Amino acid sequence: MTTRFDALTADAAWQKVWDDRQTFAARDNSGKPQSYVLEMFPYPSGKIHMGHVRNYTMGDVLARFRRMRGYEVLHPMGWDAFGMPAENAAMEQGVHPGGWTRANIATMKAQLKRLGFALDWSRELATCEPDYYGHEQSLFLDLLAAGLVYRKESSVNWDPVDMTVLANEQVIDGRGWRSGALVEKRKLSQWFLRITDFADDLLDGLGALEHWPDKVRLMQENWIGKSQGLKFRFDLSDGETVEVFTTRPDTIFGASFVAVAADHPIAQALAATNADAAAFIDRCKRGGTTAAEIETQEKLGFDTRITAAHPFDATLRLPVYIANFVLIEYGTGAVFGVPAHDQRDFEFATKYALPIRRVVSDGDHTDPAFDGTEAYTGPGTLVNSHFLDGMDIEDAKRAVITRAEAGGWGHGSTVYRLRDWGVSRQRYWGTPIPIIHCAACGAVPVPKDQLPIILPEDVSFDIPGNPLDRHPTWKHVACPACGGDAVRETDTLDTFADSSWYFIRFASQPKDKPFDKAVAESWLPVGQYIGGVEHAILHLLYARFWTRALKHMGMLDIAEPFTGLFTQGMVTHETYKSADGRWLSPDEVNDGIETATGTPIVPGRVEKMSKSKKNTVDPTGIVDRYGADAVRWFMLSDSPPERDLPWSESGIEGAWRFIQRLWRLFDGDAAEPGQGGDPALDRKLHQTIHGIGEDIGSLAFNKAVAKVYELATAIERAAPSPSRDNAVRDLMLMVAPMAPHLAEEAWAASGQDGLIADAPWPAVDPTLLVEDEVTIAIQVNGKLRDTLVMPKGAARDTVEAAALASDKIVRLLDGKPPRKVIVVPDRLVNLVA
RNA sequence: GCGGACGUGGCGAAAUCGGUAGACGCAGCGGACUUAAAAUCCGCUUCCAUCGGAGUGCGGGUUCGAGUCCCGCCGUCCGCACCA
Repeated sequence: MTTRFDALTADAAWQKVWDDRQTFAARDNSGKPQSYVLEMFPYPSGKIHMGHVRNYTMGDVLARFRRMRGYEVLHPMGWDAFGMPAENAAMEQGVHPGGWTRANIATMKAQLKRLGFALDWSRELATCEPDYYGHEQSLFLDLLAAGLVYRKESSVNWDPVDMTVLANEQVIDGRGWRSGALVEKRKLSQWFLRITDFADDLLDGLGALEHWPDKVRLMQENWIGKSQGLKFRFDLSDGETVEVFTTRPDTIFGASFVAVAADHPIAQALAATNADAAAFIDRCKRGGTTAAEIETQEKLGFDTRITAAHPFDATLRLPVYIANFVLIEYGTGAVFGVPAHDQRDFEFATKYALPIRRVVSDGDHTDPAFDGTEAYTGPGTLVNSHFLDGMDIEDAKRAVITRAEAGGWGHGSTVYRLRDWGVSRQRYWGTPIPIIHCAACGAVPVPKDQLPIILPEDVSFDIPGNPLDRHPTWKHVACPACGGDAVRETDTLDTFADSSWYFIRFASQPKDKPFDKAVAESWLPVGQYIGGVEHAILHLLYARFWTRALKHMGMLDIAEPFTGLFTQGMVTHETYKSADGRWLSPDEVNDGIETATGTPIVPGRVEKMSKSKKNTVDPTGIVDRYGADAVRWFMLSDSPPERDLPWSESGIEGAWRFIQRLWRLFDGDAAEPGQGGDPALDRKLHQTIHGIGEDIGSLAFNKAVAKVYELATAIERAAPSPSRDNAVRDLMLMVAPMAPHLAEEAWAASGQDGLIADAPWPAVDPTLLVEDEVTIAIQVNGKLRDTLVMPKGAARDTVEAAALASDKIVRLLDGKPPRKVIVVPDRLVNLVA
């Protein structure tokens, strides 16, 4: 009768058909409504992992679904191909970063193709190729011309062994993550992008991103970190001034000291003549930066012997300290301390016996002597504050700012946590920054007709440092301005620059420019972007900035790059450790025993798949064993997509069994043609079509999968009829986005024309969505006691009478009439006894 | 410390508007088919129990009615972190 679904043969056959026919190539002017579905492009690290499979399966289901709904869908794939791992591989294995990267791309591309994703491979791009990064260089020059790029001396983490700059995340306990060398702070000239120019706009724009997770919007909001307050100057006893920033100008009469950061000019100046000050500053810099260290670190200060005049009473002199808890990067790098109303200031004042003066009443206390054990930061009324007395905090803030502005010693000010984006990296495997340094002309942009500046291939990684910098010839060029001897910039761009505009290049990729404005705008913004939450801040913020910068320059009129964002959960797997603490792979364990040694194991938590915990599962072997559709099905089943998905052998086998079950249903023999309708099945079918459409549209794939199971069961149990044949055919269409190979095979086998990938989504008959009979719950005092089947829309009286007539209810009410009756039409009757 | 999310059977989960808690899947148990096994199909499967009762982390509250709303706790996970 029926055969088994031979996934391996079917997968290859249909993938070839899609390829040959260019089924998923997006046409720029098809006349259909356009839809852009994008998953975050992968870094070509070697092989794809289950996280990729899950991510791309979700995007694929949506892309295929939208095609069936009549959209021209752009669903591209590419490679975030620059980055450190390629250089590490070069150092460790003696391979060239380019060769390593391109080989990985080939491997991973084959793996993605094996899963049958509906991708437009004609638009594939890799950021490490000159036909991508050359255009990025051009955009960098545009940003430079628009005043959005500048060069500044900046302090960086320098690894003296590897001779390179490290990102903050690469510094672990003050040491380089590779070399283990103590990291030094070095001043280097670096290129910066003016992301802070757009801080307010990036913040305001979040409000309109209603299809983003709240969590991500909040993370970006906190990252931008807007604070409003007052910047003002203190006159100092040495004739200088110091500017401070505060969000609590209302507490100014509670000030008892001024504190500056160790790197503040005042501190640096003092250190030049005062050895104790210099020693203190050194000590501050040695302080750890881990969470625990900051938590327990004592507030330390160094009294400069300088005093500051209180702006409202020059006879009041505040001591000026250098303090370890003041950050040079934030605000002005200097603060005034109000111990009674700021916890850090409180700790500092307690240690150095400085006055602690109450200026905000907590409702119970108003006297200046503050006797709490911690600072009071709650709401209240101003006290002991001259002209502010009696005001609430907000009024007092405004009053102080008004006086400061009138007196010319301060002004209302907004401060951001967000810093400008430093994009210089002292690395080889990145986009060369298109600048030439000339002794006479300074930093000169490379003329656009000389782009791309191509990375030299003949480089070595046998000694530390930047191979571009020590290349014998590459950097030596003539100055484009004066023709004299000059050198190229040897830094490359942060790889986050590459991913800040790749989605635009996917939409439009002319040879002679980064993108065509009209074509790009026809596809953008990305309607649905899917990726890991680890990119919630940096990548997504940089891409939003880049889009705004392009708009600012008139190059692309798009407000936001991604209007819909979905952050999917991770794929997890159980972990095990041997009795002596080695991580064990789950297949080294059998029934609580380590197979190799026969000793009991220690089960760990279910955690994200990672090589170090030995709990990864390689997709390749799984796909070869179960076929692409079973893997895709498992990725969509059970767990909601935003939550973690626990990998299990029984889970993938269950998916495989269901694929076979669908095949038996699709391939069933039609010996008994059947006659007449099956209204119940018709109704179930249309409710399912409607429900699955809603579920896929809202990315609730686990719910869509459950509905497929239900409908499959209903069809299996239905007698042969045209309704049943119709339901089988529509079920093929509904599983086509999720299990496309099976669906194509079944579609062809059942004699349908064309590809199911090109077929339209089945239409819903709205009249079939409503049941004609409903089950009504009968409650007594809110507790379910009986149920009742009634025609839909039955009158209240009828329902009430039927409920009261129920044997069970009669018994429970014991002859007494209910005190109150609540009837919810078509749902329930609640009798209050 | 600040901010956020989450907490439902043995497990993954569903319940979209405050209206029958546990759909669907996994695992398990029983049965059919088979010489046998696998596969497949059918049934059972929140807990305690005889009627019946209890039950969505814990304690309160609002309501005819709470997994869902409010208040207070506890726990887990995530992000940021001396941000003035």
